[in-house]
Amino acid sequence: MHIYRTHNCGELRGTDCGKQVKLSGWLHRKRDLGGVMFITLRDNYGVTQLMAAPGSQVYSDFDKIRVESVVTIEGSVISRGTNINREMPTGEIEVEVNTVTVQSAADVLPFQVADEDNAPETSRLTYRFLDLRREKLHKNILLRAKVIASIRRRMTEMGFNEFQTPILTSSSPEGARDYLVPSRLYPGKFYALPQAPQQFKQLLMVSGFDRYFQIAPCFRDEDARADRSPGEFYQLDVEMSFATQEDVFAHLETLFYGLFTEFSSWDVTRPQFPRIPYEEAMRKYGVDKPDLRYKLEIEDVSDIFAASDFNAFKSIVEGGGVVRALCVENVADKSRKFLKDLEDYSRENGAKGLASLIFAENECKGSLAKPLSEATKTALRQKFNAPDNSGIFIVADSADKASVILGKVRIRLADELDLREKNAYRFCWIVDFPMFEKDEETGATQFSHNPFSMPQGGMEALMTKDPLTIKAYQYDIVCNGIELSSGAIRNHLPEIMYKAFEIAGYDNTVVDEKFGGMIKAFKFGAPPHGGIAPGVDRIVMLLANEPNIREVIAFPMNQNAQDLLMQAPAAATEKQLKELHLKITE
RNA sequence: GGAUCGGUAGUUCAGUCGGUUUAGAACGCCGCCCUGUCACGGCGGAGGCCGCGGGUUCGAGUCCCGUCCGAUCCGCCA
Repeated sequence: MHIYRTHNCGELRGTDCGKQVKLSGWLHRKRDLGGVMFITLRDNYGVTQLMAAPGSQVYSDFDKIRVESVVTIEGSVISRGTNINREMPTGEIEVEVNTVTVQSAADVLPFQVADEDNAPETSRLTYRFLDLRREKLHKNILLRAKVIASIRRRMTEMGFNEFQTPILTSSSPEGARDYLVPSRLYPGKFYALPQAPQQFKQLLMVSGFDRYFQIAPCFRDEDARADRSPGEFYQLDVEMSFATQEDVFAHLETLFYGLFTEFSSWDVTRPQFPRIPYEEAMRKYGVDKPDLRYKLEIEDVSDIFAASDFNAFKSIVEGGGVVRALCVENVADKSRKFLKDLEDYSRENGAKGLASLIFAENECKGSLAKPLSEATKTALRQKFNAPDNSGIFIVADSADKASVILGKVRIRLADELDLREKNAYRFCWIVDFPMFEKDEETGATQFSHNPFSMPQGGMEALMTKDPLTIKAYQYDIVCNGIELSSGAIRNHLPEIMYKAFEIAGYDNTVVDEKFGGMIKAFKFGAPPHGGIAPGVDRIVMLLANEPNIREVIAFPMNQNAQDLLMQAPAAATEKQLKELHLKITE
């Protein structure tokens, strides 16, 4: 007999009755009834009930063993008779224990493992190995493993090859703050951890590998959010040669539809996913990552107010501003506080105010009920085809601000009124991002996304058009209001690259310096190529239906980028510092 | 860097308008009882610098100021 186990803890069934078995695992719970004791034993595979018979040696043995200790037991499988537990896969049987051996005793726990109570996050991170034993987190991490295995299989089946790229590399010129690693051999010089393997994957395309993917670690020294782990995260990094934007979309839609239907019973957007131009997304939803589980689209009502005698808004339209609005149902019975909170929220987000018009059954309420003429109210109501008890919320401002503010109101209304479609993953592509934008402070033209994207219209567009009107082959994929990734068809032509940088205010030497490796490669025959890099952590978050990214990462850092279990970051020794030619100041 | 919310037993929380003796409950821990439990049940016990520092007050867990810690958001994230 194996020294630890003949079966795992999720395995035994009624048909195993009579067998002598050995099990190993964690002591999950004890139920001591005085004469007889029931113990549940847990491992990765499940839970099995053990029974210590009245007056037996093992009864007093178990009495002394604390929960979460690791034990090996030997005993015989017996039927539970009339006491079958239908909730447990192993519920038909129990193991009558003959001997129990403690492999490792557990101290008193800082929080309960068997109870999924909400232990404080700090303790959960400090004792992450205990938290990972708990059912929910354990399942999430196993889900992550399965999702990644499925991604690898699906990508390989679609003809992609998996590559590894360097972790110690050079600092990338734009984007997030880098993590630097001091060089021992070269005093004063540093490696940087990659923010993404962007240039390497493009170089692999130039090397003729045609289709690349990698579950790639990415390192960015930026502050955390609920859906953004500080320090490091994983991307499904993808790149394709001789591919158009539509080719990238088709492959990713196949992947995402397959992946999400494999791991969830929720309804998933069928390919093709909707494609929404950036400008339209900003106008209709006020964000570039719309949650399509609810409609609530923002409409422009400038013309209605231009034709009205309501001077406050009329003058804004005449001054070049806009009036925009959204219409939401079933708000007539909401309290005054509801409206006030919504207006305060708008002001916090930069609005001068949030006007409202509410169509209760017999009367019109809201801040615009009195000042507006009947004709204007009717026009607004017709615009939205607004039913009884619905309300229209209105912002008058510049075109940029009005929709953005209403976009926030839109999300808040969805939260408060529970408007989101249940059990659904709603995907879309956001396309046609602008190539350049104006810096709010300096007025200078700068890249709005990344400098690697191909401008739509190519060189001709760069030479002839107003840079601020040029769009890029740059796209995002969004699911349920979460941005999973940006991607682009890349600029593989050095002369267009130089020109694009010139427009953004950099001369050729800057390009040669910053992107030396890549620009050199592009001068020796580069295929047109493009790709994308969806966040693996966020994909698992969506599939596990978790609101926080730490729930799908085995060993996450806290919000302040500390690893409470491993005590990182930590001080370096004098010897280490000396070897690295570093001196700590202050 | 900024904003909001929070910090009371190992853990989750309650603690009223600032005033009733010794700051409570549940889970956990320790002890006793209990022969069919499924989060077993019952009885008893230990466990608290009410995050820390200052202030207001006859009196502060409660109010004020500062500070530290945590979560969430803004900035930041090519």
